[in-house]
Amino acid sequence: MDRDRPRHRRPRGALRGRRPAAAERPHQPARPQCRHADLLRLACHDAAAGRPPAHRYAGGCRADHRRPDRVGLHRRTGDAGQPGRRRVRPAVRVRFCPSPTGNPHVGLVRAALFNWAFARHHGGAFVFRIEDTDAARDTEESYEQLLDSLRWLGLDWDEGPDIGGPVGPYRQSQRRDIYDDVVRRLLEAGEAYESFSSAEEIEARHRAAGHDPKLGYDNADRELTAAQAEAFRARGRGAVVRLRMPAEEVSWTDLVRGPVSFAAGSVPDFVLARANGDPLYPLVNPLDDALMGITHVLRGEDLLPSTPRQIALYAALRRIGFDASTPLFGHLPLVRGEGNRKLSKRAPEASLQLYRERGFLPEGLLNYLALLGWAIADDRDVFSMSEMAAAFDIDRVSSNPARFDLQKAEAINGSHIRLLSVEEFAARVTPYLQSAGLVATPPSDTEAALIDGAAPLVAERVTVLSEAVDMMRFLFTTDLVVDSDAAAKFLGTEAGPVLRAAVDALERLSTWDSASIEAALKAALVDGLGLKPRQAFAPIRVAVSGRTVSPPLYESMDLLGRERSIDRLCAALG
RNA sequence: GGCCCCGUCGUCUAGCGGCCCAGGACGCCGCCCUCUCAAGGCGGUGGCGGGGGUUCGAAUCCCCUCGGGGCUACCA
Repeated sequence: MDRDRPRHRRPRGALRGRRPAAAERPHQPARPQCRHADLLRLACHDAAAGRPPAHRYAGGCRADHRRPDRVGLHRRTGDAGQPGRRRVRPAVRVRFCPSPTGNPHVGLVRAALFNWAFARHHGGAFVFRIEDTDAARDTEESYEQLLDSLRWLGLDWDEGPDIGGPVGPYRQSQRRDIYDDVVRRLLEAGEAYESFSSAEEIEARHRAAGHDPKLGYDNADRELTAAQAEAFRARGRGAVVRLRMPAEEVSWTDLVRGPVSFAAGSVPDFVLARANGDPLYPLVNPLDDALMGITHVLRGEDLLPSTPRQIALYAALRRIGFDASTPLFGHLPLVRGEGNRKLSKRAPEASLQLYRERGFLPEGLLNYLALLGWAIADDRDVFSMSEMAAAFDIDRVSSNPARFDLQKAEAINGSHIRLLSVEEFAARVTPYLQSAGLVATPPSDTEAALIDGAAPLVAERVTVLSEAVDMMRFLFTTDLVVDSDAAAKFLGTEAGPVLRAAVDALERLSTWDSASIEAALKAALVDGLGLKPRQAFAPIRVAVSGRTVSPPLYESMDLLGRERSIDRLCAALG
């Protein structure tokens, strides 16, 4: 074992042209010679046929291409080898490949965001693929939610299930024939083998040998003879297909973490397909990455232990004739919830829908999520997505897990709300007012005028749009419900004289605008009754808005109108 | 248990051997502004897990240790 090999920590700056001399890093994994082959072949097929090939792995072309000069940074492919048909394919191809189970969660969104930013930064392609190979868990509803969520967030994709693309289909449930074929070829080549052991049998063997029963598959079926396999089959035993893992250490230079390696023998032969033939994630994920020309895989750290298996699969694919270049991997830090645990998909605070309903702006949520592992600068953390795309650098992504902090998320969102123009804020808050049943769809002219008038007052006092709805409710509701705590505190008997004086003053007003209201109220209550402003205005505010917290009082009354304002004061008088 | 990853204010981070008796943000505390709540402005609180080494010099490099986390399915 080489003790000098850098471990655990990437040499800082290693990916930015400050690599240590070769002699100092004896066991750096070999970098893939070329990650463009698929793209180029794709370009050729494309150009020749004018449409995507049905099976991309069936052919090949002799494209000339350069080796990228920097890890993590593909510049461009060469031309496709056809004079007059020069096509420059994006050198960077990344993907977002959720499985449609349950509601989209923030961990997923974060992964999508980083891939999107990486693609946009490098002028590459962002591919959206659906990994629906588990019929028992996948739902069409979840699939729709995924599309809807990404659209809402504004993370636009270049190829995907809804828009197609040159290497589709982009739903794995529609690629079954490809998987079946690859499994067959892997089996024929001896790269994979049939494994008859059941989980119980594997555990029993570990127990018998005095090992921990949780050790996992023991490669017991590796060298089964044809006769032995036949005997199993004769007894009606089904077999999963497993990939034969190499005997060597598997290592790679992680885009986020630097050198990572798994000792030889530490990863058991893994299952590519179920006994009933269903292909599984460990096969379809890397296979489709290969077939779709994915150059960089940015995903959660929870998938890091599966990387050696994927690297092994890529090698096996190459040995059976695929032009499959291993992508570069970058494992993003986990998003944690309360406590130190990974944010569970089922945790309520993980649900994207929740933040949407709460009134997060997509750009605000995204900005906060970006902060979970990345910083645009040391003195700034509010930025737009286009700024992020321009500045994003995978080498500057932190490898520490990050806790989702709702308070900070809302603070960042509040900053984005304040960045909106008044018109934009009004437009964004309107759907929330509509779903609260406060205004019509579309809003009436009167309602629209109230929204526009309240927008500048409300925008600077809220961090999420749902708060704005609560703050604007009094303007639209016909029967105001006064908050009981507020009423108890400010609308007691001692409020009577204050309210009466206010009504008197306001009724005498000839013009109804905030300046006149302010002058009248101050004259009547502060000068007239000798009250402190706090005492004077609290009952009025509660009577008019129903709450102790509201937009500025005079402006609020101006918007509400003379009649409704005075009616509410009278109502509070009882 | 095994394999792997990670350790800078409460939280998210900046830091890539001297610019750092560690900077920013959120939070928290105080003040200013003020009709409430915010926003905004100003100020404050608070951290390199521990121990060894390398070096003239370590938050930064190495080792050990402690702690946290992930994975360990015929889910993805």
